Amino acid sequence: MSNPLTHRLSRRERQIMDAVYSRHQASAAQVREALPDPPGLSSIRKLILILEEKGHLCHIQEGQHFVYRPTHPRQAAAKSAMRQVLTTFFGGDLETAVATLLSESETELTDEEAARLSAMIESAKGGDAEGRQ
Amino acid sequence: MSNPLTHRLSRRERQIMDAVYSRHQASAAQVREALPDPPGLSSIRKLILILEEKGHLCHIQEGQHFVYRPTHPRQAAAKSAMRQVLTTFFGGDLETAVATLLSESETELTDEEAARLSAMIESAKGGDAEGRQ
DNA sequence: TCTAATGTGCGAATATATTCGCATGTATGC
DNA sequence: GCATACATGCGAATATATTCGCACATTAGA
Repeated sequence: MSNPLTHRLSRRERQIMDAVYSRHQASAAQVREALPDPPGLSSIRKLILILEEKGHLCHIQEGQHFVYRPTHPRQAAAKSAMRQVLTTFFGGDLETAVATLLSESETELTDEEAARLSAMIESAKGGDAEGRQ
Repeated sequence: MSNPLTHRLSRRERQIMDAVYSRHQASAAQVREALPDPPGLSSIRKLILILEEKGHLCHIQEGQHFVYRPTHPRQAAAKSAMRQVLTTFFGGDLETAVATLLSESETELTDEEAARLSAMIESAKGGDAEGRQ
């Protein structure tokens, strides 16, 4: 809805962007490995080229081959993606969203992480404790 | 990656599914209102029909028109979407993901919500991460 | 230098998605 | 009963995405 970057992408383009974001950066071959029902390398490169033209990816030469990176910073994209999920699937309900996130985790929290999260929750707490649900 | 349901959808199909999930259910006209650069109603219905054929949507008659609902329960889809974001953009890093989620919220937390979240974090620590939902 | 190996660029075929127009059905009011 | 308003269903045109094959550049080693 609100994320023009993601919402204009086609199926394959989105898969490629996900693969690159997931690895921070990736070569064409690495992208291919990450894709379901991967097409030939030519096809991957073509899509990558299109994504570069559209401004979603850029490349740097690394040794003999190119390595591709997202143009849009990972952190910003993460925020967008999170907001999108929060809106679409949780109707903005932060509590349920966090609960789901916690239940989805495969790793457990360390004491330090838990403490930092609790601090964050404290500061996210509004001033008025009344009149709102 | 891991979510075959979402990952096979085309751009418009995904937009429509998002719109329906966001509203829990929707008529063709409501879907249209929710779409960016909305095409005609005929087009919307065609896409919806395809999504029904693919098994992603079903409809019930409500008064004079159809209302469409996701076949896959919203809660399960929410989990999938969350897992997807966690993996792709946070590399499974739960703390950063939760922090981002908290920072994305437009509303502040009530004392009660904060208390419940803290409790969830406590139980996600070391033990199993059983939220509610 | 020559050859093989590896990588990118791009045109063009093919598949898929997207759009619309029109046929059809049903309820409502005259 | 009949016309109007509004809904769905579907065929077919169009646009877009996806794929591949082949040309070309560069590097490494014989």
